[in-house]
Amino acid sequence: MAPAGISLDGPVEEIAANLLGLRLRTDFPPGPTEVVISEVEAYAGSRDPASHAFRGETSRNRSMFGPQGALYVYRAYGIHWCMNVVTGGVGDPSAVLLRAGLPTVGRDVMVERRGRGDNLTNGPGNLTQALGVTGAVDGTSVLDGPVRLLAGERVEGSIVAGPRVGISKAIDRPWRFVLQQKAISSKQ
DNA sequence: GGCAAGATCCTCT
DNA sequence: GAGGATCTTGCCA
Repeated sequence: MAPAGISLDGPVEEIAANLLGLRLRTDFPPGPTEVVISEVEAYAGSRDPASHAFRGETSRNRSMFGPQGALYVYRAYGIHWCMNVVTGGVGDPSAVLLRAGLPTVGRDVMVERRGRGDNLTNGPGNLTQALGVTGAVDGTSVLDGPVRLLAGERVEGSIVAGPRVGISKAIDRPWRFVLQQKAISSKQ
């Protein structure tokens, strides 16, 4: 099961808030990268009209119906990759969209991947690009895969909930969670 | 087979 | 602040 400090059990919105402050590590060439998760959104699968899984399983969202801890990576607007952590387990396609992070390891690698030094991990598409995440890792586990959540010390901060962005359905649910830190500025 | 939608980002004005 | 870029998938005729 999940390592100590990483909980994927319970309501997806609760899990989403619990993911804030955890570290996410990738190890793709040209080097490892790591961020502290600072912004997420919860999607409650078949109970959430805004979720890709609301209308049932398709070839695109199949990973969402996979085991708990699986990565669901999809292409948005034909340009960007966005990644989710599946929380519900088989048959319950709840997932948490990782929207932003704070670079802690491999910042130079992120700059190289992004081709710029600002807005490195500010937004779902930017985050995946900086970490080297693509559809190639769709379906792999964040507990034991090339993209993984690290147990250990959690970065503390106050959690602010608000409405999700970029969606047209169920926009009233305050399932977007942002980690507000005093030590690290929101500006990179 | 064709059309429309989509959990975004960047550049230009 | 606003609009364009870009492409995969699902739905419908």
